[in-house]
Amino acid sequence: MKIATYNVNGIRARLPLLLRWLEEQSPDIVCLQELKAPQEQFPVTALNEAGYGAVWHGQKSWNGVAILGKDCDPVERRRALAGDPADVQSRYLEADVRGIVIGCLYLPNGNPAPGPKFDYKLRWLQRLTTHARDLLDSGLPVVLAGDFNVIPEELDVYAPERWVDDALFRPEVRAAYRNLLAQGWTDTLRALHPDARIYTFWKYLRNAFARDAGLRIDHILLSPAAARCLRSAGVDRDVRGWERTSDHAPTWITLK
DNA sequence: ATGCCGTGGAAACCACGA
Repeated sequence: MKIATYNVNGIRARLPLLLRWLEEQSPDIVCLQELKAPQEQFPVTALNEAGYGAVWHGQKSWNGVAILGKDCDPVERRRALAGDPADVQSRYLEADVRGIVIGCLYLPNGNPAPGPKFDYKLRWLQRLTTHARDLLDSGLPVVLAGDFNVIPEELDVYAPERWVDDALFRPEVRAAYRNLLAQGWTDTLRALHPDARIYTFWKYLRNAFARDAGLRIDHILLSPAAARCLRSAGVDRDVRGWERTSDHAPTWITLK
């Protein structure tokens, strides 16, 4: 069972590349972020023809998350986090897929920090942590996957000193991420590769990918019931080098 | 490290990303 997360940075612009990647890697479950498309413009027909069922939560211009299942239809459980009825940004989607609870998330960027966007990010992290506690208490196998917009440690960024004031690396954000993990979640890539520099994002600017000036901000977390089945984890780094690519690369795990 | 690239939407530029 291969489970992946991929911030596509615009699913309409990225569709040919997404279909190529699905064909090559054949992941069983995929979490997508940054659809940047309204609900009715999600390319469900093309994905169905590629063999994937889908649930999605679109939004005009920004955000947007989706969950794909190979040869199956994910069953939606929730499409927002509790705790702020006024929050209209489509950043969380949860579904049952092949006996696993899949939480697909696109955490707010939070820049500039400090400021209202940073405050929204911290509140969103708190709402996620509250919901994650409920998921753990269910005892079900759960995957929390997506673009967390959190650089957990210095090892996860090419030049830590340049990011100390950035909303992705600020102490409050890293502490909130550690606090989430402390509930009992496994950061899969780091668990299996404790000392490796493995990035999931490279800016489009200044030839960042060629210089390997990257960040690790896309994460796949497992509840204890799911972590027992963890076998491997990696990043499809080559996809970042394709023509008309996203600034993120697909990140994945395999479960037995 | 300053938005240099990329996407979307509105309007021939701007918001936003990380």
